[in-house]
Amino acid sequence: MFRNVAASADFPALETAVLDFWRERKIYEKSLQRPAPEGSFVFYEGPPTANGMPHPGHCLTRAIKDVFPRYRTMRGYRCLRKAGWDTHGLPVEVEVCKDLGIHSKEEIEAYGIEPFIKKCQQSVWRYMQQWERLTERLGFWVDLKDAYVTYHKAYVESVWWSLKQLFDQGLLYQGHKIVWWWAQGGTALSSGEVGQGYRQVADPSVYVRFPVLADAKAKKLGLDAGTSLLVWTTTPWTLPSNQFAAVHPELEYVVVADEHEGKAEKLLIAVALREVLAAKVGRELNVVATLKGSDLIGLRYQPPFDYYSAKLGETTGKLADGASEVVAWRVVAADFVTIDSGTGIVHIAPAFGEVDYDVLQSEKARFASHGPDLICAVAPDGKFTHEAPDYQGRWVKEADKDIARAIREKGLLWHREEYLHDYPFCWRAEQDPLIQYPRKSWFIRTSQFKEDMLANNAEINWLPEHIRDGRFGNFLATNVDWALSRERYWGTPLPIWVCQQTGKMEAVGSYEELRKKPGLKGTEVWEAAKKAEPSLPDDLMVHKPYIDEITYESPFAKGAHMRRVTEVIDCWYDSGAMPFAQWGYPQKPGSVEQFESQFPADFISEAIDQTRGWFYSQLAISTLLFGEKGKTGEVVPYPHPFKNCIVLGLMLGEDGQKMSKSKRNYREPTEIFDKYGADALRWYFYAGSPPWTSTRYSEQAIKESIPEFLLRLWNCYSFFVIYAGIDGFDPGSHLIGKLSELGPDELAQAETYRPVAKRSELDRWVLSELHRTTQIVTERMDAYDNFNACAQLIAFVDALSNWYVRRSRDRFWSEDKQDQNKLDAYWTLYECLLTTTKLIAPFTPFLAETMWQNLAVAGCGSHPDGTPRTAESVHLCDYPTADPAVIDEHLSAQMNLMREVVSLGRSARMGAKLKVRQPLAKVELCLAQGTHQAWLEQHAGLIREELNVKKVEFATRADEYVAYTVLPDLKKLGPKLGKRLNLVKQALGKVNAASLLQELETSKQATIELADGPLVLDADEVQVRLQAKPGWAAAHSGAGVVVVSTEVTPELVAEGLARDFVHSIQNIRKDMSCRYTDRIVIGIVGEPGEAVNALQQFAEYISSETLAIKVVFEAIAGVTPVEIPVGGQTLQVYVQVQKS
RNA sequence: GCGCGCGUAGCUCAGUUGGUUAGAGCGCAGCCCUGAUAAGGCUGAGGUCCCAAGUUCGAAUCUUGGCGCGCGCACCA
Repeated sequence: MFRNVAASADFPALETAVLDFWRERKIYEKSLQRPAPEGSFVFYEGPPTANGMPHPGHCLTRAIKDVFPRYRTMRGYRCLRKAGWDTHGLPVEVEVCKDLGIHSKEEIEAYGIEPFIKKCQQSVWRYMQQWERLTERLGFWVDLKDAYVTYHKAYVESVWWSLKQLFDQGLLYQGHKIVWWWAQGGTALSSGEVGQGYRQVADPSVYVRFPVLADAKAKKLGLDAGTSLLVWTTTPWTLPSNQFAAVHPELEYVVVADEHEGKAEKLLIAVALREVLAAKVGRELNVVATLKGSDLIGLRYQPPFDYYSAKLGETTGKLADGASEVVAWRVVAADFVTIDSGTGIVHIAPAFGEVDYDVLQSEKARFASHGPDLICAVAPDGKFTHEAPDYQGRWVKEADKDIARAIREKGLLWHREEYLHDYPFCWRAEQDPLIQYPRKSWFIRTSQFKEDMLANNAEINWLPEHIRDGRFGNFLATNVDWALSRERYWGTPLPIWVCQQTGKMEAVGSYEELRKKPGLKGTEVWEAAKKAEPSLPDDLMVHKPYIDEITYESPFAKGAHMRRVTEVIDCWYDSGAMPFAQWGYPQKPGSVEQFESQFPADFISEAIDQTRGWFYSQLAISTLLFGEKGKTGEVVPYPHPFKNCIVLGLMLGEDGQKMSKSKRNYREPTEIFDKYGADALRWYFYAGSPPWTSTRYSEQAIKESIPEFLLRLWNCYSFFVIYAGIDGFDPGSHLIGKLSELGPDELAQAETYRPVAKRSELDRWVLSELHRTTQIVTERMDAYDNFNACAQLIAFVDALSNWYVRRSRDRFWSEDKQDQNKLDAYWTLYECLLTTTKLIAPFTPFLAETMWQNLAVAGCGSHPDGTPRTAESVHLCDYPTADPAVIDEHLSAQMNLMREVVSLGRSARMGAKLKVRQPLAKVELCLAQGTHQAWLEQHAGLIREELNVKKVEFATRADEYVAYTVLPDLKKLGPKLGKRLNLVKQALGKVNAASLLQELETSKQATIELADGPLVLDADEVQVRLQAKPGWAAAHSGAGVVVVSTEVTPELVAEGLARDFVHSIQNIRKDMSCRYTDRIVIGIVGEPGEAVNALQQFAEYISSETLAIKVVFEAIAGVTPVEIPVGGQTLQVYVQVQKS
């Protein structure tokens, strides 16, 4: 027997009970052990970092990650769900620094790397509990106990293995990179961190003369000795390190004459900026000569400081074509030069700008030998070196003023002003400006694999599709080599050891490999630490500082030692290596098999911010490492490492702004769970909008997902259980055979279960809808389209609740408990609920489980040993499959038409202000299409009931109140007629529609006269629109016109009064808190007249509607009467409850 | 500056071979039901589909150009 169902569902309470049930019965574990005839469905968990609190955006990600594995599992796939945690990186170090109250690398080193690393390792798990609790509470099934962790030894070694592959193939190299550098902290900052620290500041901005050298080139251009290039900079401190001046080859430049203080000089600037510059100094700058940017290339100049040029000014190198060229201080071409600001000539200090550095690189490339070297007068601490002796030891930003003064003294300062611009500061030490600075860095040669990555990307099924050629494709197309190394502490150590003598290097692929090296030293540092503190996690042995201590004999030079480079790697590499590193591939026993069976992933999902993050790191690593050929040579066809990827939109806070803790513009997930439940939140995510649209998080919308879907389904379920209890409908006692998932085949064992074809039309209809829903939901879910799957489920539950259950109520209420018609209704509704429970299981797993536990487990009882006769959890069931034989599109269309006609009828009544309680004589239907008229005629009873009318009539020729319009079927005629379509529209507007219709009906064709000749129209090339003529109580839609008769006879009025009275009695019953089985006696006292007559006439009707044993027309002793207005009269009404 | 996305009812959002009257939920107004009942249902009002031009017989939908918002990248010499 079913358990009683609480009238009002407390979803959060039900959910916690389900969680206990899942935990105790190990339902998730069992779901993984189900037979998997369809094979594996591979899912990769993009590792979140447990170093921050989870917020609603993470709930969306985790909800989407959950629904597809659950769905596929029910569809017969085995889907392992290994959790993972991203644990390395600067954010962790920052957290620890905050706790320690320190900032810089110096301070970290003073504190000690060893204790610092230990603190990092502990800090990683700061919010782990909240993450695990959230994950479980949301119902995200994932193997938390078997999670991969990026700092674990096996993981690190797997990353090492992959880096060794790259190194051995020459894909890992050392180079320079211009980074945003926090000089005081001695650290490069990631772009995200830099982005956080922009502030508007005023910097000194100087216009500096670079005097042109009067050589042959200058002469050829007609430039006098007194001519200068005019350059502009907002960072005067970079001038001592100047190496080139850049012009745009396509721009036009001019030599202008500038006369002031009695002197005349000539300046070279871009023509477009002449007036702007003239305005700055308030002088005329007259054009003396015009030159093209490309003409200027090679022109030499005197840099403002001679720290380098004094020695190297005349140094030349050999070009690839055999000619020779001075290494620096000449004009070069660069496309990035603009005329937005400045002078059109750009001062190039390759050490302090990325584009500047690129200029140097391309200059270097021109030389066969002895090209320009990088000039850099600044040390990593941001202070000038001895190479700029005037400023040695001074912080660059502070030296700006003195440098400007020096330039003025040298007579090179043309103009000086303050320049307001955004400049990045360190986000942790706000007073520290960042500088661009060259650092040695390790790179992965990804750009060499651009085409491969694009080819791989082309095969990925991105949802939404535009990611492939849009954001992600564009990103790949502009690929630059991956700057892998970080000069930090808490990260995967770069496994490269350098010969201290020769500088030659080799990569090490595992700790074991390292241990086998000859002359190994330094392992004792770890061993001692472990001995001193036995609880130290072994994972730390592969981390700084222990790993740095390990040296071995160099294979490159006798007696020399190999020592590790100091860097750790970008933690994005860690997560991108996850497809193989999660298994500890290839060192860990069993990992080879695991990796091979779980590669590539069928499905991953993260938010769009992972485009350049995890999506890229995975694709890049996989493409470089495995290409299209596997390691063993067999082909790993693209795409890999993932085939389908749902890219989630960003979730915004309630105010439409980015979610932020400080703004408090969102409700904490835990609050949502406690108030509305996880299913409500999940449903809101799945059904609210397609996952890739960025949406506002809305508590209101989460709340609304309850009545819209969850509660509506709950009401159907509760209705069923209530009446099954009353009628003793007990499937368990009818189903004597073997049971498991209670599909139609199992239900059919019951004697009272009739084949669908034998049941009533309403039953057949709802089962048809059920199977159609099943079909659409599986089709949509196979295509990773949860949104439209949910839309279909909403539509079905609406139909079930508002049409099937409502239209079937009298069958459930009928007295005869063994009435086959009634039993059909029970079996039908039972099947609908069981199937729906399975259909919703991946989406709202808690509600599904609650319903299953009652409908199936409790409903069918247990074996003698106490185990349930049915599957013990809905999540151990197969997903329903649609039976095409049950789907009846025709019936579906008919029922839709019926519902529409009824809706029109109600609309018509409303227009005439005739409430539904007042019976009316008749409605007339005039349908636009005759297809289903016969069927509707058969179901006139239902229409009568719904609309409370006595008679339904079908009018075929109703010119009296229907206006006909014949419209062309644009879809059919458009392509055929083109421009003539307008003529058809005109002609049809003028023609007599009724007679045209007549003609079409009889001969299936009609000829109309167009302005340019006759046209023959087929009957199916036009559509008829019906419109109610004014003056009638009518409503119309595409289906046709419904007219209600407004004439109310005395009998109809009397019946209406009786119904009004019933309505009042029902309210009294409710006020008296009657149970719905309570019987009553009604006493009516009133002046004789219309009202009393009506009630006497309909006494029997009143009794049956109000569960009255009898209706008497006298007072009932001991009962306080209630006054009820009926018609124009007030009656004294006595209601007495007969306790049963 | 470049790229990507978005712009539809008061609010949150749907809307694909371009097709006749653009939808849903909430909110609002009116009503119904009272044997699912601290629920449920019906009906209605509410729209320059951001603007402009173009393609087309026909544009919310396709193209181009604006405007606004979001995100990413670059730049800020």
